[in-house]
Amino acid sequence: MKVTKEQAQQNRQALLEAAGRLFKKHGIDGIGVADVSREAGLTPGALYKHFVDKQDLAAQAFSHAFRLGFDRVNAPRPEARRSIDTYLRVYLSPRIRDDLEAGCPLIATACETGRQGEQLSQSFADAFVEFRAGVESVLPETGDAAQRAALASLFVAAFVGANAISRGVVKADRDLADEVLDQIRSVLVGLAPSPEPTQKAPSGTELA
Amino acid sequence: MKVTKEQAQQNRQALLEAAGRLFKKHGIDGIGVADVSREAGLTPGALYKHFVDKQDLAAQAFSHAFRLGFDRVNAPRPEARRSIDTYLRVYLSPRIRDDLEAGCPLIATACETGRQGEQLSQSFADAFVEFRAGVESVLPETGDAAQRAALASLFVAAFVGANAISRGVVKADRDLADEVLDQIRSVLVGLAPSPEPTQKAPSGTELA
DNA sequence: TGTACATCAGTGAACGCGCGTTCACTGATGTAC
DNA sequence: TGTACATCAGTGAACGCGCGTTCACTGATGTAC
Repeated sequence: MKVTKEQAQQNRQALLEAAGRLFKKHGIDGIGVADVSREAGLTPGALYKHFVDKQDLAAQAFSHAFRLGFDRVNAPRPEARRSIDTYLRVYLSPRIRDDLEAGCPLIATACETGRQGEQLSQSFADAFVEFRAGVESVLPETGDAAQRAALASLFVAAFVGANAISRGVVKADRDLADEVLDQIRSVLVGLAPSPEPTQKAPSGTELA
Repeated sequence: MKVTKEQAQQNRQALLEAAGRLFKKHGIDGIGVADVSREAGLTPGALYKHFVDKQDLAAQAFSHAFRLGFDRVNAPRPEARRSIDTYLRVYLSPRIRDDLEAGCPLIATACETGRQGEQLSQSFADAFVEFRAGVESVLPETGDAAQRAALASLFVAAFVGANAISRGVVKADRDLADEVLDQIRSVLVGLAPSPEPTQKAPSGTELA
């Protein structure tokens, strides 16, 4: 049956959010459109009234989830800018490793993007550039601009790689999985010492 | 028809090598057992006389490919030890990013290991520990042992993350993909300066 | 405001396809005598 | 050494299953008059 325009928009949002959560958790190839539409309270047929195919859904869900998380951190209170320590605490923790659903789609989806289509690659590239700029903006202002940008790229790659490795070994050796995260965090802390190391960073700050 | 014991062993090796190549190239979930057995010149039924299931094949093929590559680099000529620059040149290059089939299964498979079973996780963990030790052994001997081990973990994570990101964005923006590799290489070079920077590293040295 | 009807979001069964795995069968191998 | 036969690596068709996608149909919505 037909449905209110407003209801249709809500359904579309529900599909985007269900897809964002499930794709982060199980991977794009790890979950079916039937599961996504069921999670959103709809049937597969409805999904294809909103998105041309699964790739389209994945790309739009990725952008949607990234924007939500990124804006939640950056836009509302630019005065309480998160520090690099917050990034390290959030993205190199067993919690994110064990529950990628809760985290940034960039970290969760990075590894499988290369096997998807160009549409998702574009969404991913846009998000990467924005995320890297966010990291760069909280790095100490030492060295020239090119060096800071390069360091930011390393940080993002370290987040992605550390989570991939930690997730890869955790089923066989949980201690090793935790150790890797700790090691990488400790090295990165040394690369970007807080400008005012005596000032206490606000704890509990959540990131995208 | 039955076949010589020796022939059966050769067929088993052919299956392991075909699986190693195809799993690195397309991912474990991206290629079927029919393709693997065809690449080895056999039929799917034969594959199941050698391996209990696809997971078993994946884990054994991973270990096989890693051992071959690792020993080819380390065992034969310990006097011509590869330098950290060689690692950086090999694992942070467009060539490896575009042709993961040619590279180390650790880099190629890291990202999807978390979604596979415990058997592959164990193979992956063993390989990671060994690979990390290989990196650590060519790092300059500054700082204490724990710091060197941590730095080695960061290097491996950077290899994995840089390739994942570069592969993720390359379909949309090849320049960005190359830039990320260059940036990360430049930062890592700074973290591990060669002990004798004037000595020319032997070019063309291949790694696992 | 009331009525007739075109629109279209959503349904859910069905489609074709490729997957991992199984199994009855084949026939050369390699062993027992 | 020669012969009879049990073994078993390999074949290839078949199985059940879940996938992404399609489509004829439904019926409330929202518009035209």
